[in-house]
Amino acid sequence: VTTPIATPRYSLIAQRLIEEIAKGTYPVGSLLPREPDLCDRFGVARNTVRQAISVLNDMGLVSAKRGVGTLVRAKSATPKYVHSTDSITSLMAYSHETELHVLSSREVRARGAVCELLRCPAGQPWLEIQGARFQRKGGLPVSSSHVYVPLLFAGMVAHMDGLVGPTYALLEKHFGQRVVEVEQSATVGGVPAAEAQVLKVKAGSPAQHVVRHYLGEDGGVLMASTTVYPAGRFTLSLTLRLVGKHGPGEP
Amino acid sequence: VTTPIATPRYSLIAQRLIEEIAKGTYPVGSLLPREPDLCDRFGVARNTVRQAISVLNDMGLVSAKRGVGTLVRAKSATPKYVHSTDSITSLMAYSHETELHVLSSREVRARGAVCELLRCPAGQPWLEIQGARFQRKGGLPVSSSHVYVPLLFAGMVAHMDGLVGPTYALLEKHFGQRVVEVEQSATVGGVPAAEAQVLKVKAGSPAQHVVRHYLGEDGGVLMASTTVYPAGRFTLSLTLRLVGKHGPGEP
DNA sequence: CACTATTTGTACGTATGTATC
DNA sequence: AGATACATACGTACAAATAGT
Repeated sequence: VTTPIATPRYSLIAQRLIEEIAKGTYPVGSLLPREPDLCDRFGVARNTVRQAISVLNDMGLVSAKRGVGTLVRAKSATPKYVHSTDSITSLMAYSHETELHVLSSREVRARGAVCELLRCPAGQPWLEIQGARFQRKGGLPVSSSHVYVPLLFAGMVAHMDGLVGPTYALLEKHFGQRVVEVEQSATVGGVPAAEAQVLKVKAGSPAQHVVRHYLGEDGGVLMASTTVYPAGRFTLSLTLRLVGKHGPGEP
Repeated sequence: VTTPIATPRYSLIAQRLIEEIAKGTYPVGSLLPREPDLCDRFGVARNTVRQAISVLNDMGLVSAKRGVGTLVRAKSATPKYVHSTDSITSLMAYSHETELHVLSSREVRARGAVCELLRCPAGQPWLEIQGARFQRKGGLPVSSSHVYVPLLFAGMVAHMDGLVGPTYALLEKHFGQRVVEVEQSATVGGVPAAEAQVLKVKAGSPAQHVVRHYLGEDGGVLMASTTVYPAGRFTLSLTLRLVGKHGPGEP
């Protein structure tokens, strides 16, 4: 016996509240009516009202605080695009297929451009590691990088040579440092003379210059790197997906 | 009655279930015990068990289906990195600060490379729009693009000239087409002769080549574009943030 | 500072609806 | 048709955080 589709009451209430927030009935920064009041208004149990509010909460429209009330935080749901893979690895195409070779490492004191890169005061000591990534042993290198880590993590070097996979993972594995944010910016430029030999291209030939910052919980720079990818050996690819109702999917 | 414990019971239960799923007690693809059974096991009301399961559901570990059970979908929470801004605009630095000038548009039938770009069978008709983006009127162009849209959306052209902001937004605004996914890939190459004049650089000088696909709900290509950014006029930047506990934030 | 009122959070218990097998 | 299992909804009670008296 089929009954006409009935949308749940909490869903209807949620919808209604969303509209009213959008309309400005409950402006951003104000409080929603108390839960018991909403119960009275909609003629439902408190549980149901709470379920509705939970929907708004998940959308980021409101946030409730015990003893205070339910604060309206946004006028409408801001769509978010999500990087669909489960790690930052795929930021760099092939990064999981390439092997890192450490060429050299040395202690440096930040100054000038390095200072700016590492976002630290001049004179601070860091470990600079130069390396190259190869797709196959003996093949042409895909990239040449300079990686900077605080001296505290100098032990990383021991695990870096021959590494397959992203460098930042070592921070978590060996030092328990969680990378919470990654900033990446890419520009086009010529291959610097210093890298030309390693990459086996002519100095000045076109290349992708990528700078990455790996930030920790407190926003501090856990690691930074500058990488040069000669033309033709690398594609910077990315897929973003709009998050909405996450479909149940098919088992 | 309730005991004065620091962490809520549903949270403890959730934690426990997460561990057991990770440990393999409940393998991926199997069903969690029935809710009443979990109630018995943990000695709590069904409501509480449901709250715990809801936590796992939000993490994407399980998905419940009425009449069936609660399916285990993943062994552990896969960390997701989220593009922190609310629109794809910021994929292209400055894109909201630049103005689009339409240079020409014409109907084309896909073949060869275009066919591959648009992921359609040969012979299918599309509208090809050539344009350039300027940061300020009279200044040097930042980029030169070829945008492809299905003939159905040919009306877009009318709204494109002088457009400030992302092109894909027009699809939603005028045709109700929601862009659900964006793929972007960037490589380094020389400026094609055809674009050199528009961009006012020498043909063959280094440039960023960016290909973008804008996909709809059904995965179909709603729009595609190829863009050339001469060196020095553009930075491809991106910030990804690990999503975890979504902090309440300060009002 | 202690106390109290307010407001959301947690938890219990029960009943009924609805999709699936 | 019937059993199963999750979904929705009602009602109650107490805990905990907050803000003010």
